[in-house]
Amino acid sequence: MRRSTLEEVAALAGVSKMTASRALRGASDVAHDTRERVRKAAEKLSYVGNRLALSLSSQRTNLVAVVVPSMSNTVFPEVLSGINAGLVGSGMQAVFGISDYDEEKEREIIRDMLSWQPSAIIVTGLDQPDDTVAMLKSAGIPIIQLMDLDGTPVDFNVGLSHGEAGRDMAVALLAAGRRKIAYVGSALEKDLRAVKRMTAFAGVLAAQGLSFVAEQVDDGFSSIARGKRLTARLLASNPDIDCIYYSNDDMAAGGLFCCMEMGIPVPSQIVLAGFNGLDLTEALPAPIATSKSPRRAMGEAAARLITDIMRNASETGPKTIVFKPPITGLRTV
Amino acid sequence: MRRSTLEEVAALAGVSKMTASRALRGASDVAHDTRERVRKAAEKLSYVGNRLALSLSSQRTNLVAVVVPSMSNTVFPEVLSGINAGLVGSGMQAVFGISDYDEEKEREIIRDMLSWQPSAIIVTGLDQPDDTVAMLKSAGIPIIQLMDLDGTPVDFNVGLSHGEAGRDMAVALLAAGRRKIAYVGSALEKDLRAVKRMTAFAGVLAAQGLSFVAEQVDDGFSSIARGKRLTARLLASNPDIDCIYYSNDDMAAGGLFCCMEMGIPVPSQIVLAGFNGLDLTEALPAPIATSKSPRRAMGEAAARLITDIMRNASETGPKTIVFKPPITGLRTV
DNA sequence: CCTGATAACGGTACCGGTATCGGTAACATG
DNA sequence: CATGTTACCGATACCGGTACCGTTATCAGG
Repeated sequence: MRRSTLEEVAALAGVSKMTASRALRGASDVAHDTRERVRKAAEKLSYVGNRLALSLSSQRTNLVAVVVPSMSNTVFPEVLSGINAGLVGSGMQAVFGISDYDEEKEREIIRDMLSWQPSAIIVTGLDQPDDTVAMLKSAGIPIIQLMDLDGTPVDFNVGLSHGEAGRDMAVALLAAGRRKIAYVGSALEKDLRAVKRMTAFAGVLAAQGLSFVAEQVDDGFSSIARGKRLTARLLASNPDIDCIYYSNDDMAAGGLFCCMEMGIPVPSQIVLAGFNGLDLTEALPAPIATSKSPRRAMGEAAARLITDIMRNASETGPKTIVFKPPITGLRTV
Repeated sequence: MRRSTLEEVAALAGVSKMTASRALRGASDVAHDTRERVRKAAEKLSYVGNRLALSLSSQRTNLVAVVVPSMSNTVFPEVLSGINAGLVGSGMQAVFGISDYDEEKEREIIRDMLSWQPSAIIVTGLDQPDDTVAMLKSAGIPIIQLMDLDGTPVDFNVGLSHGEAGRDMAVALLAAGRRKIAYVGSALEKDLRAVKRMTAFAGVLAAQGLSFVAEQVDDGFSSIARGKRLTARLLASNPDIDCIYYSNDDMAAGGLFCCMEMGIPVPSQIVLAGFNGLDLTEALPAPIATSKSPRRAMGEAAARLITDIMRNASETGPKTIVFKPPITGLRTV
């Protein structure tokens, strides 16, 4: 059972390939009943157009390549659905690739994506190595670097400053009277944005003559279970801390569960702070502070930016779209 | 800055298009230094092959289309990364589409996916309407229906029986001595698999002369916050229940948080049961029962099934791969 | 010296569509 | 009646690769 082609549809309708093509695309210059005949023929053969041929011929794919580092965390799926949502009705289609937080892999995924001749590409962060950047540039399409603003963008840039987010959180926690602050994170060599938040946070502490009183870091990926485990380890050796800054909300939630089991009141005795503003944080039985990053909105913004660019490549809008995550879950004095 | 083509690479290397093609694909019948010249030329022009042309010409895309209903839940991203993982090294590439739990949308997404001439397609569940099934069949490629086994598969089928999962959980909860059982769910008209679990669960109750003592259902999508809210509503009018079966773990986790805030001991006074076996459930401060569905493994199995089929279309392996989710978080007597 | 095998490469015909340019028929217009 | 115009439709040339077959040069063997 072979796939039927336009040629076969045309033959069945008794017209030429060209006319069939026009009829199905709803172009003008086709008589009404001819169009109907073609439609019927297509229906009968359950014809599905071949986009390979279409795109090769018309020299545009309407494809948006998206490369994200992971899918196991909930944040990137949310970004992806934002992108998807922002693309509906534009005739564009997103295709995803996962780099597993690996530069090598990312380069290969990007190469692979580019071979599909996408009309635009979205990559995560702006810390790609030079050769990857070169490859991106040579594709001659709009490049959008998403999620992060701390660095020099190649082309377009949509995201938030993780440095600023870290600083803001540090300031807020200090303002809330916390001084004995510890850090809990994971996979720091992979998650560069978490590192940016942490170092910026530490910078604020240093300016006050403070520093993290303790750190617990391991090299697995962040998860609730790992946050719980690392927090337990931390508290075993440092029972007198009054605040923990986590690499993200998953870890912080695990931390909260640890505290609850140990009977430590949160946030009165220890304030927990994460990053992302996951929906989870709004339902937890005790508040954890977090920077609410607009993941869906960033995805949508990137998508919209692309559709705008496609509409009129001439008048260029802003090259950078800045988001600022508000801090929630922290009762400031 | 236009993309360079194979023709240009060939010209630069001083050979024909064909030879360049052979050289880059590592085929034999190319002299060693010719191959090197071509490689250098390709490098110099930072040549990236055009997969549209490749696939159109060679009549195979090595694309696996995947259609999932959602991305906001954590379960489908996990399935996707399973698929991705199972596909690495096979030369196949997964492309994703999101149907938003909407049959109409699903049909359009599938049509769209098929237009890319994928080598195989994975869809979620086996409750597609007839016209969608017809379209799938007419594509003439392997079709894999994933996640669910309760129904008649079109072609291949990988998943678990949600009916059985619901029944097993009911049996287990009854064995644990629970009798006043309530149900909390959401978006039931969308999530058919949750319905299958619930009705099967109710069937077991009915066989014992029991039924749900109360139900709380609304039509938003499941989330922790919604689970918390619905549980609060449920307990307000039914304070004497001893068990709640949820449509999934997100809802159940929300329920747990509700109970904790109300000071209700879990699981001694009320046992909470969900579905999925999210990582979250292993870190919560009180246990919730759940059927641990192997999401990643199912994705990987589907991917592996496809690569197997591609390798030798002749000898057909099993058409169905069955997973059985174990129940965790429940101390049976 | 002729033959045949082998290695290396090129030419041509596709793959399934769309762009572009023409062509034809029917009808209005001067 | 000649001449535009308009509405439809078809032929042809691509798009950028690969499949397939053919060609050429080189060299060993009889």
